[in-house]
Amino acid sequence: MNKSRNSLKIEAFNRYLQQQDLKSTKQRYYIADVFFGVSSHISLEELLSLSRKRYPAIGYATVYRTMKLLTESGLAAESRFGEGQTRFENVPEKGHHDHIICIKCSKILEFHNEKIEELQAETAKKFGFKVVRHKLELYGYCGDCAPKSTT
Amino acid sequence: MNKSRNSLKIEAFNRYLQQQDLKSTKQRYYIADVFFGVSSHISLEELLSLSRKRYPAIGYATVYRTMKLLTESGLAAESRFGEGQTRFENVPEKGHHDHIICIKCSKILEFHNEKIEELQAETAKKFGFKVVRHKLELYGYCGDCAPKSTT
DNA sequence: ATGAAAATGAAAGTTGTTATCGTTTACCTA
DNA sequence: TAGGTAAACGATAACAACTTTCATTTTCAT
Repeated sequence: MNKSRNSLKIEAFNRYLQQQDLKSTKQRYYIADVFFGVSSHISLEELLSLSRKRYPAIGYATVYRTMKLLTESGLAAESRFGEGQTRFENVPEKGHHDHIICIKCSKILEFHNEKIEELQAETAKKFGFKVVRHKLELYGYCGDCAPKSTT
Repeated sequence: MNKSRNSLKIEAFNRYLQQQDLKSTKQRYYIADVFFGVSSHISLEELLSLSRKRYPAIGYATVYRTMKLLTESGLAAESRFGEGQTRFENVPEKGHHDHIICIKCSKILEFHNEKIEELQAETAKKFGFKVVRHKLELYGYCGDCAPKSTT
């Protein structure tokens, strides 16, 4: 019962491909399946190497293009923390969330705070802005990495 | 009375250079002066071309290195909105602020909301995190660019 | 003024992303 | 089920932004 966990998302992806008159290929299937199977925030390189375990001939460009499709379909979301490469995460059905990142061990947690969202919208309104999306990232030390976890 | 506006920051920069046993050069002076003189969110390319108006021989690498120093000294801050290049902004004496960006015309406004900051710290605490910095960016449409500013 | 250490500018090297191109594959139609 | 065509593939070239290298120039404490 390993496959069934992602099957709903895979189906959604296939539906998207059909809608857009795109083709279902083995590569797309394996990449999507790998992606849906990992917990979070994976880079293209990582995705490529995991996908190749299932289908060795996959090329970087295909992973790149497939992730673009997944992002367009709304099933994946890009995130760029600090520097380096773009990472991708599953878009949770539950809705939007923000990130809290440990600057020591790079642990990434997700959270959602409705009150903050409200204040954001409110603040934007003051400037005559209509917010369509936002990015909130908290950087700091997690419990394990705190500089002084004094008694 | 044009120069005096930046002189405090220039002095702070020179102080930083001394502290670090680094040298004061014409290039560093002109780049810093140009940077402190612009309102906000300038890219390296822009900074290079402005600096060259005052000192034509300046090279890209020097601007790059000088901005790195200014960032390390705490007088400048990097910001990466959406894609493309890193931009730099003056670090305001008033303290931290966040950004609200128009996705149509790229206008960038700054704001600060104490309540949001508090909620962030509070949220982080729940996860055992100690926040040292954060990034909050609101993307949307400004008053001028709103899709439908209906009556 | 002098010389050691640091800074500079030009250009090469990196890194991560995107486009190109000839070959292969999916999938509609008969 | 075979055939044709548009789409997708993989390899690799091209790009863009950033960073480093290196020979030469400059700063600054004698």
